[in-house]
Amino acid sequence: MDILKGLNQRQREAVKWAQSPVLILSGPGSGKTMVITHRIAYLIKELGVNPFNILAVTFTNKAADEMKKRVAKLLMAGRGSQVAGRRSQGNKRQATSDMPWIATFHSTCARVLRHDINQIGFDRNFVIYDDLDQLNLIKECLKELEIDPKQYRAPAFAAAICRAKENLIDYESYLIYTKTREDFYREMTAGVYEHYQKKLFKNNALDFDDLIMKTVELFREKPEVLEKYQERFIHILVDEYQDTNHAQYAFTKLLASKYKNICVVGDEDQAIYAFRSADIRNILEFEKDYKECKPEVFPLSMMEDYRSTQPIIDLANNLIVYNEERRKDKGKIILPKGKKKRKGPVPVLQELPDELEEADYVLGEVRRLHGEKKVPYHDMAVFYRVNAQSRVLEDAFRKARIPYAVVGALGFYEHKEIKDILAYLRVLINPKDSLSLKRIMNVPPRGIGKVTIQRMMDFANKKKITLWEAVRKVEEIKGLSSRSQWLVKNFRNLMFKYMELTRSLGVGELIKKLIKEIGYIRQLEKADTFTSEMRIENLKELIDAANQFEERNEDKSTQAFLEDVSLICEIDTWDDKAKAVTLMTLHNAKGLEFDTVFITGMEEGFLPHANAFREEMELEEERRLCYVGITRAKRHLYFTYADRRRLYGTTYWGLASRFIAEAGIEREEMAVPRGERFKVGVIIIHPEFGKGKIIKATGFGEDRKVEVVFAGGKRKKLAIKYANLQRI
DNA sequence: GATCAGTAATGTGGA
DNA sequence: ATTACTGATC
Repeated sequence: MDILKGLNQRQREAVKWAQSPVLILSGPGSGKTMVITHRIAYLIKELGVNPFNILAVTFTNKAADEMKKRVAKLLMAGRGSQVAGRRSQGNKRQATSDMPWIATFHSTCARVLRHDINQIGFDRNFVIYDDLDQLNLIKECLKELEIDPKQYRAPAFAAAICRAKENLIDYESYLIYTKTREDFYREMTAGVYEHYQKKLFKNNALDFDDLIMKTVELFREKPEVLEKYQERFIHILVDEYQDTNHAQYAFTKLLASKYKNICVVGDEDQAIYAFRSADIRNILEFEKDYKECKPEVFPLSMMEDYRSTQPIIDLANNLIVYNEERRKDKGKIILPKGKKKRKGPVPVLQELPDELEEADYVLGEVRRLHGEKKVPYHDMAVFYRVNAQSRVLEDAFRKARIPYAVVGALGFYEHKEIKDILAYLRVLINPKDSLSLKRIMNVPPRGIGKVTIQRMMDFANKKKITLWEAVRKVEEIKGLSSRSQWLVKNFRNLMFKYMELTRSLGVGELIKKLIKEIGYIRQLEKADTFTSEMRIENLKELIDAANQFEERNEDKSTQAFLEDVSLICEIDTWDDKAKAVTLMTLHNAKGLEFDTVFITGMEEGFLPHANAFREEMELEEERRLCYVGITRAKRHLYFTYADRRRLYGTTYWGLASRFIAEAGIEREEMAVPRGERFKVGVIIIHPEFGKGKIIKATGFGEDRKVEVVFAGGKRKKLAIKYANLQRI
C-alpha cells in the first residue's frame, strides 16, 4: 500500500473511494494535488484501471504538467510488482499509453474536436482564434453590418458573445431570447453574434469558448460519439471545480453520465472566476447533480493546512467568514496540521504615502528577508489586483537590481512579430483563415496595400469565395493594376512553396526558413527601433520553442505546434525555479505558494475593486481573491496600502481596504476615534444569539449601531443602546 | 502605397 | 500612459 503512505486519514478516503461520484472540498494547503495524483496512481496500480481510461482536467497547462510529473513519479515507483495485477477495462484495441490523459479543458476539447468535429459539419483542420483575433473579426462584422464602432464598442460585443458561449447559448437561442423582450442592444448583439459565428465558420476557425461549446454540441447531437468518449474516459477527475462554467460543467456531466466515476476537487472559498461565468453552484450543489453521491460519506472536506503558520491561517479564517455564499456543511475553517499550532511572524500591515513608496517598502523588505532570513528570491511574490499596478514595482526592482519575473501583461505569444509568423503557419495549414491571411499579405511590406486587399476582399465577397481563393484567381480581378497583380502572384507563389514545405519540413525548420525568406529580420534591422532588437530575440525564441516542441512531442506537425501555442497561457510559461521574485495578479496566484507574500494595493477601489461594489456577490468574490492571496503565504505575509495612488494618469485617494479590518489585522492608529468599544472585528456575546463578530459599525455614542455575524452564520443589525452586548 | 504624426478612446480579472 | 485609428505627406 505504498501509494497511501504519507497521506492522512481524510486523504486516504478520498483516494480510495471509487464507488460513487466524489466531491472533495479542499482548503488551502491541504494537499489537493497530492490527493488527485495519488488517486490516479491508486486507480491504476491498485484497481488495475487502464491509464488510457482516465481523464484529469485542470485549468492551466502548468497545473496539468505538474500533475503529470507527479503521477509519472508515482507510477514509476515500485514498478513491476504491481503490473501483474493490472486488469484492462476494455479498449484493448487501442494503443495503451502508460500515462493517463491529463490536460486543460480547452486542450481536451480541442483534441476531441480534431478527431470528430467533422461529424457536425466542420473541418477538422480548424484554427483556434485568440481574443485578439476574435476582436478583429468582430470589428470586421461591425463594418459589414454597418454598426458604428464608436457608438457601440467591439469589446462589449466580444464580452457578450463570450458570456453567451460560456453558458452554451448559441446565436439562434440568443436571438430567440431577445425576441421575448424589447431590447434594442441585445437584438443588435444577436445580429453581431450570428454574423461573427458565420464568419468563423467561413474562416474555418474556432474561438476559445467554441472549443468547449462545440464539444458539448457534438456530444449532444451525436450520441455515438459521446459514447465513444464515455468508454474512453471511464474515470474522470476535475480540479478547481469551483471555477467551472456551465459549458465545462455540461462537458463533464455528459462524459460522466454513463459510468459516473467522477471525482471533483475544489474549494468554493477560492472561486474567483465568476466574471467569466464560472458558476459556484456547480460545487455547492454537486450532490443534487450526482444523486449517486453518498451523502453519508461526502463531501469529504480536507481542511488541514500543511502550508501556512498559525497567524496566517487566523487571518484567512477571520476574513472568509464574512462571505455568505459558502457551503454550510463543512465547518469550514482552516486548521493547522496535526492540531499543533505552527508559530510564525505576525503579518505586517504598512501604510504608505503613495505607490512609489509602497514599491520602495516592498523592495526594502525583500532585501531584508533575503539578507537576514535567507529567503531565496524565488520564494517571494508580490501580488496586486490589476496588471497596471505592476509597472511601478517593476521599475523599483529594476533599479534595485533584484531579479524579478512578471507573470501576465503581454505574453510571449501575443507579441506582434510572433503573431505574424503564427498567422503564416495558420494560413499554410488552413488557407480559409482569411483573418490571418489579411494580416500577413503585406507583412513585411511587399507593396500589397490596403486598397488592393480591400478590392480582393470585395471580389471574394461578390463571388462568395474565400480571400485565399481570390488570391488564387487574382488574374480575374478587374480594377487591379498589373503591378498589384504581379505582387499578389509573387505572394501566392511564396505560399504555394511553403504549403509544400509544410509537408516535408519540421515546424522549427519551416519557421526558420520562412522568416529568412520573407526577410522579417532584415526588415526589423532596417527599422532599428527601440523594440527591434527584442523582436529579433523573440523570433529566435520562437524557432527555439518550435524545435523544443519537436523534441518533446510525438506529433511534430505544424498543426500540433499551432494548437499547443494557441492554448498556452501566461502562467504556463512562468518558471518557478528561476531565481527571481515573482510579480503577478491575485488571479494568477491561485494554486501557488511562497515563503513570503506581499499583497499590495490594499485599498477600497482596488481590493475590493471599484467595479465590484454594486453587488454583494461581486464583493464576496473580491474577498475570496484576498483570501487566495493570504493563503499563498507560508511564513511571511505583508499588506500594504497607499494614501494616494497614481494609475491610468489619475490620482486615487485611498482608504484602507475593508478586508484589513475583517481579517483582523489591526494597527493602533486604525482604532475608531474616542475609543469606541464596539468596532469592526470585535468579538461580542449577545444574551440571545450568543457569540458573534462585528462586521459593520456606524454612528457614535448613543447612536452606535453594529452589524454582527453570529456563530451559526446569522447576521443581525443591532443598536448598542438596546442590545446588551458584552465584549470578550 | 508607405510612413508618420496627431488625435481619440480606453483602463479588472483570463483560457 | 498606451494603443488604435485617421489623415496628410512623401
